[in-house]
Amino acid sequence: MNILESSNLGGYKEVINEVERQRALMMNLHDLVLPILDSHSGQAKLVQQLFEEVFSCSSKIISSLELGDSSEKQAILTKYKRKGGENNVENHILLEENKGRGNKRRKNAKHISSVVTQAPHFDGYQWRKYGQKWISKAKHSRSYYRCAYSKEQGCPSTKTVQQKESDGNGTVRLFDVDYYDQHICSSDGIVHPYVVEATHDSVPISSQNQSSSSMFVNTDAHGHRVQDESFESLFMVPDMPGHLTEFTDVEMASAFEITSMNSPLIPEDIWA
DNA sequence: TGCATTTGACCTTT
DNA sequence: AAAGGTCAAATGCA
Repeated sequence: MNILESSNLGGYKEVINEVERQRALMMNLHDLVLPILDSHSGQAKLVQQLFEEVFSCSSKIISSLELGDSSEKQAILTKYKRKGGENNVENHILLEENKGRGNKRRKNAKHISSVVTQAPHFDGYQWRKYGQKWISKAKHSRSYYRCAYSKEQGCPSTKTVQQKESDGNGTVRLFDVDYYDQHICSSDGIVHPYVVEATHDSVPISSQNQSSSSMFVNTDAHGHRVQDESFESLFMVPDMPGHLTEFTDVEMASAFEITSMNSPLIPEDIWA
């Protein structure tokens, strides 16, 4: 049965979640594939263009579904209320949304998606860290982030990032990223693009809503192209406001660290 | 000096 | 009571 045609309350939500998960997986794939290619080759440009189109498509799908989702849910809520609904529909929705998830409490926060990634910070949004906790029995601490526009625009979106325990081969560091509550901040409020060009071996995506023409172009405040060997410059636009940067240099290095590129400057226990 | 991050304390939920 | 989430004072940095 077509999920969009069903009256199932979770229908739109599931589709949105899946599309968002798809986006996150595409980001991972992007980060893995691009470094392999010669950044100046036509092949790399073609791959880059394909990624841009995929992201553009998923953005449109999410936008459409979010509109449909909110209006649909509102209509169903109204319908239940008119019926007198002794059952609390909103609670029912919340219960449905929390079903099948092992998370402990999250005050009124709706779990959106979970992602396992090497690049927990390049998800297209700007975040501000507001806490860090050691979780019992976990090897690594969990960091808590909220949308950088939570204050300005009241965006409720938050996420948690926790490094996964090593699978034993030690080649790649993976992070569990959980997202809560949809962003309501407008893209106009986000300074784009916080995306940089791959100078040689990595091309991270960090902006979800950027226009295709601006993707992966790294320029300075005067529009000049910038190429810098330093790690920070590889992943941060030079004039990026400090309050919108998310990870420290060490965390960034850790997130992208691959065994063959290990730097002795990065302490092993930074996440421990 | 202002802003972001860190971190211990407090709050909420199970 | 324990565990996880959030707050807010302290700290660090530009």
